Amino acid sequence: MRLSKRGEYGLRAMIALAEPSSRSDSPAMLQIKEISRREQISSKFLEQILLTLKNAGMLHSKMGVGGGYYLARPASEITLGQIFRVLDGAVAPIKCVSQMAYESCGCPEEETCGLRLVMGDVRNAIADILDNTSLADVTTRQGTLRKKPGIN
Amino acid sequence: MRLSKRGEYGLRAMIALAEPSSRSDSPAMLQIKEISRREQISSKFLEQILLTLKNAGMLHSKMGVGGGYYLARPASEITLGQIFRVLDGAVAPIKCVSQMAYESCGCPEEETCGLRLVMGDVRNAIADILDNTSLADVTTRQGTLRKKPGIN
DNA sequence: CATAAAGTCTACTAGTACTATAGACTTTAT
DNA sequence: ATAAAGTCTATAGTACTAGTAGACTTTATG
Repeated sequence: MRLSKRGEYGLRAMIALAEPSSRSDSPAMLQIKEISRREQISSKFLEQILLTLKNAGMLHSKMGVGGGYYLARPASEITLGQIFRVLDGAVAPIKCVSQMAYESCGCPEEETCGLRLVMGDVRNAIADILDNTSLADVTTRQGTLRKKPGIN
Repeated sequence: MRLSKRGEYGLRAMIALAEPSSRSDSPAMLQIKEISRREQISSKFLEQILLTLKNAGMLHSKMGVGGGYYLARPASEITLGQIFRVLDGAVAPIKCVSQMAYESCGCPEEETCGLRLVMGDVRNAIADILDNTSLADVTTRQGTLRKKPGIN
């Protein structure tokens, strides 16, 4: 049940890119070096991560002098779940309850398998949080993250 | 965010041991071979897992002819969370929100770190399910697993 | 147009964790 | 005495993680 460093760094970088820029204009553009310095991440490792995120369509980039990365969509439309899945794969703890990478666990009756039912609940609980938290949610107010009332 | 095979097999084995025995008397005793056959698990691998669980105080065993493993406590008093932690370690996706293996993530302000807050919610959501689901909950009724109303 | 600043892309590597497998040993019932 | 069971430790192959390295492309600008 863990978030890999790749996933952690990717999420941190995306959050940094979602932070409202010091100057007025919205889609902040940051360079790899700037992010790696701020977040204390190996810039070569971060480079790979940002490239992956770019190829997944979540980031745009500008090459050359004065270049950098910026979000492909508004921060309110990018969820942590999307980012997580690109970098760390399925949210589900076990394949047989995965929405994006289902695979049978080989147990005789999947429908009534107790372990599967519980792990399905775990998957849903995680996905509920990650898919309902956008980058904007993270940056604007760190306390009222959850949208659904009652799940705090 | 995944359950290792070790964790999966351990949970399956504990659930099998929690199943009300065909004959009347309660604490079912099963042999490694029997469980490994039923659940299609390498018996040598399962052996290690059960031993770990035994050394953690969750199982008792009887050596020699007619021996086997049985639950150390009633199925209603053993939670999936306890089993998971023995076999797979902390529930938290990231160290800085772990209750059992806390470690600073090194970010300047942990208290207001957005990522940390979200991951804390994830940790709590997972722990809520795993710590409130006992082996008895899994075996008696596979549908109404959750105790807390509203979190389904 | 030369240069430097930026991203792009691919390959490689050390370490660690996962998933077992092997085999010698101990205990116990019969 | 024997066979059925658990105990314990070591080892090994594989995959994944977390980086490192270096050559390449694009772009602004002096």
